[in-house]
Amino acid sequence: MEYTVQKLARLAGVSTRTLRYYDEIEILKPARINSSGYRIYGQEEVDRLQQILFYRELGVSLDSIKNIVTSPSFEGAIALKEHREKLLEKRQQLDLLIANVEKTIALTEGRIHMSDKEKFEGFKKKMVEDNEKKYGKEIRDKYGNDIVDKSNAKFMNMTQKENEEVTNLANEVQVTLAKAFATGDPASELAQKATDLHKQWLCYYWSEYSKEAHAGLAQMYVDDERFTAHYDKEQPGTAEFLRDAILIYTGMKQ
Amino acid sequence: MEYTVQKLARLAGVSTRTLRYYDEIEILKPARINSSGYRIYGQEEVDRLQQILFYRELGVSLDSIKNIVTSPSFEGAIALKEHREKLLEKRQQLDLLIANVEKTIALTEGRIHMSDKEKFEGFKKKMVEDNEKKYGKEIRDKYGNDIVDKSNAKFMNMTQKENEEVTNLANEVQVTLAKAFATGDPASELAQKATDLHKQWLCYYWSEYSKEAHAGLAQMYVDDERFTAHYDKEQPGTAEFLRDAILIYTGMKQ
DNA sequence: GTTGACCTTCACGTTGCGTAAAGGTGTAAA
DNA sequence: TTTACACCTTTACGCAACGTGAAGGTCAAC
Repeated sequence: MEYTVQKLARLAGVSTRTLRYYDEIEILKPARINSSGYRIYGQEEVDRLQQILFYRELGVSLDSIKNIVTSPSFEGAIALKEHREKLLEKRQQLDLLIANVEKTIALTEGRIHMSDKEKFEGFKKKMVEDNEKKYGKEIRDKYGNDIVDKSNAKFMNMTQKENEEVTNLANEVQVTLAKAFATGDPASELAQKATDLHKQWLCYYWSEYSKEAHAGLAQMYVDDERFTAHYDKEQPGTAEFLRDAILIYTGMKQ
Repeated sequence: MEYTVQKLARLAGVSTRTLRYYDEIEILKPARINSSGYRIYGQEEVDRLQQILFYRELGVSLDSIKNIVTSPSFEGAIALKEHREKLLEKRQQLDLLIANVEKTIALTEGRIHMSDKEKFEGFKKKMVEDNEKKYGKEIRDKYGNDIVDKSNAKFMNMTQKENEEVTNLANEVQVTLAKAFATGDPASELAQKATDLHKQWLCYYWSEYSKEAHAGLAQMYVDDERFTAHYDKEQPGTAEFLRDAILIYTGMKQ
């Protein structure tokens, strides 16, 4: 049985372009060229194409396939094992990516609600969520679901006026914190004042304030690069400074 | 603070080419061009680049990033969710690929040992392995580990003479099977003779023959495309025909 | 004035084809 | 016999996200 490009292409389920390309890169040459310059493939080429497509499905590059199908089988095995390693690495990276994307979606989701409500800064809602995750159960156990839901509802339904107030307060925190940072001492009076303002600001979002939650948030400022970036925008190190100040403020650090 | 390409590139850990490319595709234009035609970036561009790199790390395409960083945040959220879907799909595919690659490695590994032993056809060892997997425990329970290990060892250490014998037998199977296939009846005398030859051939590899294992192998000939391809090479349908013949031979089908 | 480190704009290479464009071939119907 | 139509050929640009020169201008220091 002999095949022209299109016939072989249909048989194998690939495009004619693909076959010409495989000819070009010398991975699958036709058995012969007829008098009109047509490519003619035979049984051997069919088998070889099947092999090629098999490895292609495994995600092996054509260059590697070339080695596999032209070399003794043990070279093919080595190539395949290398390929497996690559795939496993790829999967690890992918898992990491997915985790990060999901984290970011949570964050962005918050940002949307906020832009509906006249653009708070983007990371606030995540704070509530994280707080809920970390201390939610404890607080719910202590005070019941009602009060906690009301607190979250409060956040979602802030009035315009409250929004202005909270924005001003946030600015005050920033300014005071910047000044305090210049002192270099998170235990300084200024730093503790900044921390107190931060607590007030927080209380706009949290119906229940707890030192533990406050301290937990502080640690998150340092752990999560997106929060860190926000606080370190003007002065690198500010996020860490704020954390230390909060730890002192909450008595978590002497 | 103002930056030239290289300064910004160093700050952000990317190449200058990347920055020029981002300029070209209008995803990050410099704040201004100085009198010598140099690109000058400002704080705003630094922030934007940070954002771009953040999404890039998530594996988002530059085209999508363009939408994300230039559109209101909710569009970014949609893009991110789509991206997450893509990633999840990718992971599924990847898992499938890995499984297949591993299957093939097992197969190829067999082929290596064989080419060391004067080239058996590649799929035989996999048979032993699969048989071991499916019936190994049963056989080991029945006859003890010793005899089974010896059986496998036998396969790995076939003599040259045995190899010739088995190759001839394999040819006989093929020829007889082809003739039998022409009759169209897997219960025909010829088909049953082919099956008997197949059993003899098998016994070169299996120290213990069982009807169940034989029938299991027959099903695998149909289920695994690589085996199917081997038997269907000359006449499509042969693998299935052989399976039916074996099922009848082993009494698994009346 | 001359290094040397910087900057600029082309422009080709990478992977695996898709998609024309421009033209020759083979066969069956009008 | 012409004509239509399906097939074949080569050539070549396009895709993503840059890497890697090449050829040439700029800037500060020695």
